[in-house]
Amino acid sequence: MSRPRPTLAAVAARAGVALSTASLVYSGSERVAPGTRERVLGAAAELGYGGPDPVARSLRSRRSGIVGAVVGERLMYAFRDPVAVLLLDGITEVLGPLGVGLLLLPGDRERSGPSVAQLSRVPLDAAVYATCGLEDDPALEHLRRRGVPVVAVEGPVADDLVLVGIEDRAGSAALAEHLRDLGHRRVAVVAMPLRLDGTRGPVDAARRSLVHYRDVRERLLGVEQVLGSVPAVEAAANAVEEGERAARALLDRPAATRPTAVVAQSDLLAAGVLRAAAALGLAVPGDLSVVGFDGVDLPWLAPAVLTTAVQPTQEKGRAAGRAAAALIEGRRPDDLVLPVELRVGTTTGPAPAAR
Amino acid sequence: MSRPRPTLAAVAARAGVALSTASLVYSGSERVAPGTRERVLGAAAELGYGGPDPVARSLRSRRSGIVGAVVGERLMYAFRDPVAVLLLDGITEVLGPLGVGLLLLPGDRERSGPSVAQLSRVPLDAAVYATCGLEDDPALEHLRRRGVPVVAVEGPVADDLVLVGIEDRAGSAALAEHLRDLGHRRVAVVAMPLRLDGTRGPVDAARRSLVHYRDVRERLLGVEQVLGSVPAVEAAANAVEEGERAARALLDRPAATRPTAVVAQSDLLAAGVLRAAAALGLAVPGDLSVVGFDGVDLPWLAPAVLTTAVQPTQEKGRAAGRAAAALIEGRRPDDLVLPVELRVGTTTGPAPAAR
DNA sequence: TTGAAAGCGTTACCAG
DNA sequence: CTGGTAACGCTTTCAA
Repeated sequence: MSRPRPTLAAVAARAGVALSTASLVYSGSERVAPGTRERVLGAAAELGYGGPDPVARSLRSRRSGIVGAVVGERLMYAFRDPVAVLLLDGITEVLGPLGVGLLLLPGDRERSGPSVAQLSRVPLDAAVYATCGLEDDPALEHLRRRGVPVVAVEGPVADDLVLVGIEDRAGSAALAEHLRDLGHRRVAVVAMPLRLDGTRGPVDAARRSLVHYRDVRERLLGVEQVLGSVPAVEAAANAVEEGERAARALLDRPAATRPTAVVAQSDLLAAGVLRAAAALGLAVPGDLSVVGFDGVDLPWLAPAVLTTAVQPTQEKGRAAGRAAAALIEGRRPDDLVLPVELRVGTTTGPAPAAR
Repeated sequence: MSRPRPTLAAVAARAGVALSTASLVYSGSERVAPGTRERVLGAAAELGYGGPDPVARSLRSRRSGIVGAVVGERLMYAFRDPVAVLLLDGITEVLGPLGVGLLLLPGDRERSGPSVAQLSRVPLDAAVYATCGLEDDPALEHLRRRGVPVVAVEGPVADDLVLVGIEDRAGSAALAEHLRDLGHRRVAVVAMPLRLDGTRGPVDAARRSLVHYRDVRERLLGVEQVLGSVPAVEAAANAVEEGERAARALLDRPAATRPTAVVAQSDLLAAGVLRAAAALGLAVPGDLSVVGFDGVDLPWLAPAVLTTAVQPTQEKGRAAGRAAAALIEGRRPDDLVLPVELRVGTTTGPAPAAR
């Protein structure tokens, strides 16, 4: 429908300068006479030239200006989690001004990550595992072979991966201590998915050995470090409904055996626990204390203020962005673990028996 | 830190075949002897070759396999809107299996869209204006010059744009009729931002002439078509808090002058209106009826069910994805307007005076 | 079925 | 400051 776009060569010809000179104009070089520059730009305008072709530029400069974000789930699930959104926001905040774009690499129902076929067609300077476990991921193997450096948010420690994480264990331990100090002895955990296979229900040792995510594992360990072994129920997704479902399984029993406190591994799950409590007629924190993790803004919980461990999610994203930028420049940044902070809200109180 | 990646030429040399033959192997051609294929693949494995370089491939094939998603705001704001997320989900659902990736092109605080500098470095086969007005957008001009075809979701009708939209006007009219039939005469509108400049407050004629978004304009017209001119308050963002804020301005007055119904232009804003009503002690629908638009899933509104116009958001995304795919192949798909459906919930009832 | 050669549009280098 | 020329890594005719 349209004839071929003009090339830089055409512009140079029209301006009566060499191709290399015209290129200099677009690379913003100082060493080109103002008159020449104007002539080139004028010719470009006349021809409707839109600037150098990014693909050709990438081929020469060995840099595509694109970082992949491996998301693991379909967007409609992954982005329901404010943590994921804030994380990507932080990444783009850093990468955008550097002229680096973020390419979404979502999984689908079957796969917790992008297909290799999809990955292999895309020019990546680096990849960030944003909301996706990466143990035995075929996509990771492919990236390695391609020589694409990888930033793993909440990922495992590995030689060829840059880790950006938070103090999951310490944060969870602080929450557990808070509950212990309030006199809670029957505490249960509502866990985020250990891996993306749709499993929900009580977590036994076998299931636990399959855990794919650093944050899930560490948050569990943090609680156990303080309270010893506690029963845990896994949610099939990090979502309010799933938290509610898991909490019902935990709470729908006589007061004598019911937990007096629930540690949800995320604020989203905690919101579900609060809904379950309300549905079962349990007062919070009178009958039940609830804590979350993340410190995300859930305005519709008001007037309740969730007791939680606040993580610097956006800063984590920025750090991941900076790490990716460093890798692109050939540097190898250090692993980074950011602190979390205990925030005591209105959803925790003394254990019922202790009142 | 690492020696240069092996190229296809190196693989071919090692396998003792010509470069072009090796290329054939990777393009999945049938016309290569099984033995030869194995030899090439073997050599590739030995060399740790990860497949053809996508950039070089793109240069030859004149196709990058990347579609840009123009988002307009920072992700943390844009993705708070479930409509935006579902839209992108629908797009990736179609594009992913086609081997086409989605690149995020968010704006920042200052700009309602990506900078031209950013845009010009990225290889795009097409762009989708997902959640972003595009009247007098410099980025759009740049895309035109580059010859990048554009799909405009809820965008204006234009010759060089493919429009994918919904029946905004008819949907709003249906909602207005519903309210009119319930006896409401004092109706007010809480509008989504007319453009992204942080403005909030009453909408006058001057402000209204600045409207950037097709859906905002059409939804306003739909209401007026049924009820005539109605007062409208603009929210600074499509978010719950903003809806609440706008509603307070509208509702915090004596019952005699207070609207008996509020038409929010989105479910998110409607949720805010419901919160404001609760805060002001107004019963819904006893004292006030509230309608939204979109039909998004806001589980925390339960047990209330919002009266709203349900749009096929994900299908709209899929349609946008299909349109982009068609444009990449050089076809020019028709504009598409999808239907919306009135859903009567529990937030609307007879006007107080009419009871 | 395989091989040779011609680009794709640009940048980087080296002369002048 | 400007001009020539050689890559960048691959796909795609066209012959053999």
